[in-house]
Amino acid sequence: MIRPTMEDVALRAGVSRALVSLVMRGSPKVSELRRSAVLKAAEELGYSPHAMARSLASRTSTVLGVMVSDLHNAFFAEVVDGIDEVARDQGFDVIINTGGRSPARERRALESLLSFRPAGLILLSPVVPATAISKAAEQLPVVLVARSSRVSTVDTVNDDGEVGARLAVDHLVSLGHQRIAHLDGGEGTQAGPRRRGYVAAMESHGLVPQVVSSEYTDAAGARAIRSLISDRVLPTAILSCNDFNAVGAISALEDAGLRVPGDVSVVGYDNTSLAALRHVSLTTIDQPRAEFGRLAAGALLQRVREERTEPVRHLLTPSLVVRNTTAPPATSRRSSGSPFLSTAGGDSAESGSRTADFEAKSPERRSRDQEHGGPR
Amino acid sequence: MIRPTMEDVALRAGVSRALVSLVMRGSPKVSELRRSAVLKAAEELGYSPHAMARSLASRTSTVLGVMVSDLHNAFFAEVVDGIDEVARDQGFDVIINTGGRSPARERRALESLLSFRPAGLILLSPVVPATAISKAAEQLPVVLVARSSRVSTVDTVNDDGEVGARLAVDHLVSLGHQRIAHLDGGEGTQAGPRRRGYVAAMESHGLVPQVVSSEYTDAAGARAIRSLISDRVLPTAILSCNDFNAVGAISALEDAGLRVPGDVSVVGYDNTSLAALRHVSLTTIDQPRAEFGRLAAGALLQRVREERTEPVRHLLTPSLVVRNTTAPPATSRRSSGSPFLSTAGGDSAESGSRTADFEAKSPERRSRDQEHGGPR
DNA sequence: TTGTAGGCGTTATCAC
DNA sequence: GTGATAACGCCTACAA
Repeated sequence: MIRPTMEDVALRAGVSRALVSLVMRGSPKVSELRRSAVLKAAEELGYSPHAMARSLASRTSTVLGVMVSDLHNAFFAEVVDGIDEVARDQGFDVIINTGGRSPARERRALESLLSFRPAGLILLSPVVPATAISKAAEQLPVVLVARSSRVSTVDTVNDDGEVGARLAVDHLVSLGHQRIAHLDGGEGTQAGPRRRGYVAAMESHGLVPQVVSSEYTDAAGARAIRSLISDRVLPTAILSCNDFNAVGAISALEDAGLRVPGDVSVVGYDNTSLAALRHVSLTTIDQPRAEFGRLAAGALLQRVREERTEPVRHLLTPSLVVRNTTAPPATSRRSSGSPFLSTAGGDSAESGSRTADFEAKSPERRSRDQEHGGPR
Repeated sequence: MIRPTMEDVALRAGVSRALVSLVMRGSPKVSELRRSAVLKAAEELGYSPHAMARSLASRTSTVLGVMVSDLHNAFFAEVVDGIDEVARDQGFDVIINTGGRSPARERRALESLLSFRPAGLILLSPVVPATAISKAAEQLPVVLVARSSRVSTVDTVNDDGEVGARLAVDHLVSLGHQRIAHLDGGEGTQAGPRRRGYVAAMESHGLVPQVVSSEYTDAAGARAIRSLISDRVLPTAILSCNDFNAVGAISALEDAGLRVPGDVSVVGYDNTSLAALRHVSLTTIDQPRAEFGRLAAGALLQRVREERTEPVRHLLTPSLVVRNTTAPPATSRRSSGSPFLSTAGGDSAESGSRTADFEAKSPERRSRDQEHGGPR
């Protein structure tokens, strides 16, 4: 249980401590002979440099701290991938920490991260108060992902939720839908822009917005649909606030004997791995998550290197991923027509059942399937 | 961008560095007057102790390193929750690192973690060679989760995959199934025990095992089903190696016009949040994930405190979660009977459609729904 | 190319 | 209670 130090390595390799230090830092001014001797000794001893001592002595850090508000959400995993990629590339190590969506825990996580004196901090969708963030930003560069800030020392990376919602509405309208409801994300992150984008897009098409209060869970999506059905105001298309909500909505629709997309089209938001599952095959809005991570890490490293002092506000454009939960609205009353729908006439057969559409899936999906199968 | 030190705090509070140190460590032998003065100065300066310097000087660490092989998998997030809970409770900080399922990256992640000289290490389903693990174990306590080891200095926490598979088989048999196939996880973690448990359970029931080569992805599950169908050897029930695979299997079955569970029952493994989604509502085997984390952290801290030197091998018992993808087999030929099934006679209507079963869901599901809706 | 002195922020061990 | 002083493991000069 003893961790070897430079001294041990130096002794074993028959050189001085200083030389070991040079080798460890990859200095070119070391003879090949000694270098390999040192490396060999280090390997045999299982030695690796003591990051803390190193950073203490050099007054620099090669560590990037990342606070993930919710590890359960695969969204963040992909952002971390992007961060990791850039960081590794530039010789930085990443340490992660989670706040469990609780402000108190998150605060503690932040403290903990700060106590390592990392070169910089990336906060993924933090829920701590803005003051805690700007306080941290006084000590080191901070980048926020999926949360905005007005602090000039803090950089931000976000998706343009208004554009995303508009993409979804445009898609549905182009399919012929007119009655499109939005299941709203309430207080959730990014719910605001998505709602605003939806309303604006509807109005620009001369359509009447129908915002239904909901939440970012599948249970909430199902509840919202049930209330629409019982109120007899079910539209022909649904734009959910996120994928979870959309999946819940689909379940409730199917429970009610309605077909998706035959009777009702559904669009999600986020393009989580869930949406890509063939069993779900959800039309949704994709956010360039890995790109979020790359941009965040890039921005942070610029600050770390003091290459920039002006704040940068990345606003990434989401994109539409069409899968099998959207189709033109039923244009005529079906033989097994639902009493909930007000669209008149036509045969819904032309819109196809979901399984019939199945083979039309995009190649993109297959790759995502692979990607998320995971080791379990 | 300047981080205050103890010196700064001492100066501002008008005391010595040593006293600040005492206050920071919560020593009782400091007058209330000075204590509050120090705390106030620290607060004003935004000072927090330098973890690395502290650990360097004290030759101890309050940091637990956690290497997560795959952040995308929510399975690990719940294990981390358990770890976090125990660690926080006992005054330890957790830093996380990810290996991205690549041995090379994982190795680097391990190195990086080690460079912080944490008090101990928890490896979640690592894919690095055993030698790398035992090497690390020479330097600090190491606990493995979801991976076994014969090294006596390493503790392990696993689920009993044999028991889990048996639970699934028993459930299916009790419903009346006789022809039950296992979609195998191949090289994947834990695939071995699950397969063995399946085979043993089948044989103990006097049934013939049918192991189908597959993988831990939904695409693989679908492929396996399609091959079973084209070979005309589709059984009445499927035990998948994990939930992803099961969902893929269900899709392929539905694509082929078969109903789940009307025509074929499907059981997953892991009880991921995916399984709990009402749209999926998958009967599956649950592993006590948070408990994994708690036990792992507990075992690690015992080693850290040198309370134990004998290895501990936790083998947790999984449990069956019955949802809506399992039902008795069709006992008679249906009017719309499938040509793939060999079971004779009966009307499958009695087993009910999935949506009809829907309301019978367990309360457990609802809580999981909430839990995983997340902030997106 | 190699070795030596100092210092990084903190803790621990002493005297006061 | 409080304040000096020597580590801790390493890096950055600087000298040899």
